[in-house]
Amino acid sequence: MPELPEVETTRRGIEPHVAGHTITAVDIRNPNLRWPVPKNLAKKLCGEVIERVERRAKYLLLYNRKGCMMMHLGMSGSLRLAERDHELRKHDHVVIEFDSGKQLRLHDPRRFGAVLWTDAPIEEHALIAHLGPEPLDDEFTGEYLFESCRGRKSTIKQHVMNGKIVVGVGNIYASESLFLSGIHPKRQAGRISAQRCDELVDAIKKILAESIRQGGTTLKDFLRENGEPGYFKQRLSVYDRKGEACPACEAEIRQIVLGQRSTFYCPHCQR
DNA sequence: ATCGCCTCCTGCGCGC
DNA sequence: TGCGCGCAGGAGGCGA
Repeated sequence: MPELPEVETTRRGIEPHVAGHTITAVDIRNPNLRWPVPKNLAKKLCGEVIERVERRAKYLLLYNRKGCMMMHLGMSGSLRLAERDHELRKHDHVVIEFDSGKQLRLHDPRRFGAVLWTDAPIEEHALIAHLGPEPLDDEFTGEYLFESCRGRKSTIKQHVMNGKIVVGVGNIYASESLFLSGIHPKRQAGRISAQRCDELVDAIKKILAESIRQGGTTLKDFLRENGEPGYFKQRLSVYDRKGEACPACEAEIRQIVLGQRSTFYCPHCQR
């Protein structure tokens, strides 16, 4: 159930094993992901070198000279590197084999993930074209967030989770960033001051960067490409901590639902 | 344009 | 122990 830090951790993990290597085989074991895995994927990939592995939002982008394979991990997806003769697991839906003998395996029990192919410039792809800025890029500023909030009726939490505003801030890090910046998750986006937008943007950048440093958050089943968990879970202040004491003031952390998503906050620290 | 709700799917933990 | 229920890290698509 990866958010940006988990996807970036995966990107960094697979890149050295994938970039510069030639794909020798593609096995689509189950094409029924969020969208059907394209039937011609093997034709586009086999015999070609993956030149680089990039990330835009939560999409992993594997480029060869003909175009780009886009992968999304959805809620339950993960990529694992394994030796060719290593036994496949249930829910290993797409297996990509390299000349090194290593396989890149997309494991995704809920199948909300995706594997797609595009020949066109990636920024023109329908799933990418209308996305907001990367949260860790310099163009994501407090001023930008403040402007994006003008006139918005939705809650600030749903606003920062909206990919058209800013990408990569998922359910865990939205709660955590709002805690760190002292903003109540239910506050209307349009009613937040410019200064507090600055603080929220700082918090988002800080939390995401620190989580990437820790290899992401393993809540229950996210594992990185080498099978290791991420270590940011122990750094979470409020997420999944209903009833526990706030690390800042000892008040009891509350859980509410916003936009069908669980939301955690401290009723004393967040206004 | 914006917002809120539904949906896709499997697995797990909980209460009875 | 078994069963039914609710919930889970995403996000496109729909109708209002």
